[in-house]
Amino acid sequence: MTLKPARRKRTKLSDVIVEDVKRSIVTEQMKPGDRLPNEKDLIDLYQCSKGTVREALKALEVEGLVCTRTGPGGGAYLVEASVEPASRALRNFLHFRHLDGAQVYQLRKVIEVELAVTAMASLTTVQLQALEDNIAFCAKIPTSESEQRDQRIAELEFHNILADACSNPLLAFMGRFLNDLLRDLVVLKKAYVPERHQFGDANVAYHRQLMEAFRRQDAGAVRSLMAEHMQDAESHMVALEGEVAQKFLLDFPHD
Amino acid sequence: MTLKPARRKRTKLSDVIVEDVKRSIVTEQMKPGDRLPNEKDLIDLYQCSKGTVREALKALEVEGLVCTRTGPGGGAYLVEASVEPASRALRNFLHFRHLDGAQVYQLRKVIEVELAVTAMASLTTVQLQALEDNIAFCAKIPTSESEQRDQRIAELEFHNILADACSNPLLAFMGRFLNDLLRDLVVLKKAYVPERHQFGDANVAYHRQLMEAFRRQDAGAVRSLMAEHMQDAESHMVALEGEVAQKFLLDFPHD
DNA sequence: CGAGCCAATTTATCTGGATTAATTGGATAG
DNA sequence: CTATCCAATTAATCCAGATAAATTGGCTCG
Repeated sequence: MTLKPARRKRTKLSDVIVEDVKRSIVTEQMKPGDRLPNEKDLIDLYQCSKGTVREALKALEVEGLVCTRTGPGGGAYLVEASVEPASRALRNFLHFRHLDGAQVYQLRKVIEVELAVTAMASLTTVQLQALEDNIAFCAKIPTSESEQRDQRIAELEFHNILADACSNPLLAFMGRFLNDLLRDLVVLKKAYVPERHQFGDANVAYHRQLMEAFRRQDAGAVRSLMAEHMQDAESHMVALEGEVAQKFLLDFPHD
Repeated sequence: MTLKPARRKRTKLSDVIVEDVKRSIVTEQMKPGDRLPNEKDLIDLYQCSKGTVREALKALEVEGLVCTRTGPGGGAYLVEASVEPASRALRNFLHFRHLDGAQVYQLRKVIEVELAVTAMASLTTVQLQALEDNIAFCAKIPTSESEQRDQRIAELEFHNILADACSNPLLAFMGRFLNDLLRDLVVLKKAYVPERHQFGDANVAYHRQLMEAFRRQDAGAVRSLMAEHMQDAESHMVALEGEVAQKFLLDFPHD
């Protein structure tokens, strides 16, 4: 048998552009907010065609490194480092399409505890205020069913604020990812039953207690409160899923 | 100020193709291993140009849903669901470029424990054998320094096998992701010091004890063994990073 | 001066074809 | 019969330009 001729993979021109931009980011030659050269200039720079530059910018956009706008003064700008695009990309991952609440909570129960304790150490007054505001919004007497629903979803935002405050980017990413995943489960899979809105009161109560523990810098209290909060939330989630499943069975009894 | 005219985003043709393929996956009209129509047929089907089909297939490839091969009989094939592409994409995420061992282990310490306990419940004899083989390879007396290094890296494979055995895809993904991340730290950042290879012996010892606990289906033992194993591994990792940093300081004293 | 229209700028998407590369099966030479 | 080469198939990459859409700033008209 003849040896395979060591496939020399042609390096894509668009990848060269992507790598150059990334290098300029890690070497801090460019900072968030800086504008990249526009299409025409990049074409001149790399001596390539429009499509090639476009492919490079598209790749950078998908990775959440730049955002582009049309119009005069538009173009591609470096965006702040953020964990959001990674979370978005992962949530679209088809392999996760059959996850249920129990599976998400198996992770969330351990992640959120770590997260809360870590975030506590570096919470700024701005972040503490954001947490207070979130609680105020969620605790308000709702004036409509849609607001009620918004409040339920906003409860997750409390945990997102903590994630953003966390000094460990990996933990921050995991926290946000799980929150977003849960939000998808609630919103898209209709795991929301207005009659069970009172569950929200329990969540808000936990959030209030956590706030106090944060202000006291009481890691032990944060740990046990969050653990209890998650345990509670899991029970509600699983119960809701059961009701929703039941409802579907009633809706479509003849499969 | 005039209201913005509710930007109607033109639907991309390539996205339509991508969505169609994804739909055919979730509705199980196509299964892993099935071959997609080739470029020309897709062009005829969607009445579009080469570039458009190409963009769609590229997107599907990046998401790890299809793989393509050239040549007769080649083309785009649906691949088995796997968490690998997601892990690969995430590892390239620039936001994680400054992670250190301690940050990875903060998560790993809790994830691996959950993972091991969950995987234990569904370990097949094939997987148990794979674990045994892995231990045998790692415990062998190395005949060269490169083999020594390979053994050190193979120790992570023990944990990857557990991840693949785990019934919770989210947990499986996290486990593999952290293992791969750690492997990057060891391989790319050269956090490997041959003189410290004896750390591997401790790892193998833990793996052996875990095997016994798996066979006994002793969840309590698995939990405490894995917790101890991770705690130990973290100490070694942090120590190694210190030595490597020291080495770099000596190599490049005049910055 | 102000509201609204228009033109310039710039990206977004698609096109259709050119060239290159990888793979495979069959043809051919020894 | 075997090893080697060649031709057909198919994707990979790139190109150059056409058309559409979004944004902004200036211009016009009342």
